[in-house]
Amino acid sequence: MDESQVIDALGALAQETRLRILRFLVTKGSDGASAGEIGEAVDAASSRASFHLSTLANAGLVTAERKSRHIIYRVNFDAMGSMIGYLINDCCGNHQDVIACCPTPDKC
Amino acid sequence: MDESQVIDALGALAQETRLRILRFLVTKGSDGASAGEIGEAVDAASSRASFHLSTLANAGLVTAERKSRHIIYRVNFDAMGSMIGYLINDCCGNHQDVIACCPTPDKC
DNA sequence: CTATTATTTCAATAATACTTGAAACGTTGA
DNA sequence: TCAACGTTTCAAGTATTATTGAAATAATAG
Repeated sequence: MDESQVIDALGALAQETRLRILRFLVTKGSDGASAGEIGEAVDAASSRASFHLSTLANAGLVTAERKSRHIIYRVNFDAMGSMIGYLINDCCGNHQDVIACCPTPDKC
Repeated sequence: MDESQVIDALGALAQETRLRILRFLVTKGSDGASAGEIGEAVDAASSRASFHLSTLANAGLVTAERKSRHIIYRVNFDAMGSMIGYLINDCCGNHQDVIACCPTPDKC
């Protein structure tokens, strides 16, 4: 993941509705959720949800798959991991205070 | 670190000049660097560098300390760690594909 | 084929953010 | 105190992004 991809991904997450969408999709795991369900969950009109979902999809953070009338969105955990990995490795040079937060939910 | 703080931090990093500034400051470690040195390093006019530095400082990602005529900026590694920890823990629920990227520079 | 449901696209408006250069501020040395 | 230096603040113009509701597309059931 290069610099401009990371900027796209960070920008995609730096917005209340989209961060909520991502968190909601995380709870759905591999089942994913449709745009309508997502919009309801984050209290957004369908056109707004669609707009933000396409921003997230363009940044590679979610995937979209049509299932009959619905389009199922899922978190792309790989992309999230790549983005976070860039922050930890390339950006912060694996600084101790940064990696200390990794798999320890209590501190972070 | 709560949701709105994370959004501020993500938004602060989602910009080319500011991401470069942060990466430059990481290489400087605890020595830090002055606004002028930073502006030169990232090829930005001093007023632009100052503007972006205050955005980063407001988000808590850098600290500022006056040393005679200069103001020395440093990365706040703790804040970076908190932000990344939020992404890994609260946001991604410690999903395996995400934490896989943690301290392994080769993958991320 | 038509009606229905789910979703996206579009245009207009509003809000936010970036850049630039000039002016103002704070600190230090003479 | 004055002049010089480093830094920040400000205002104006430009660009990007968010929101809304309406219209358009896509898929399916009857």
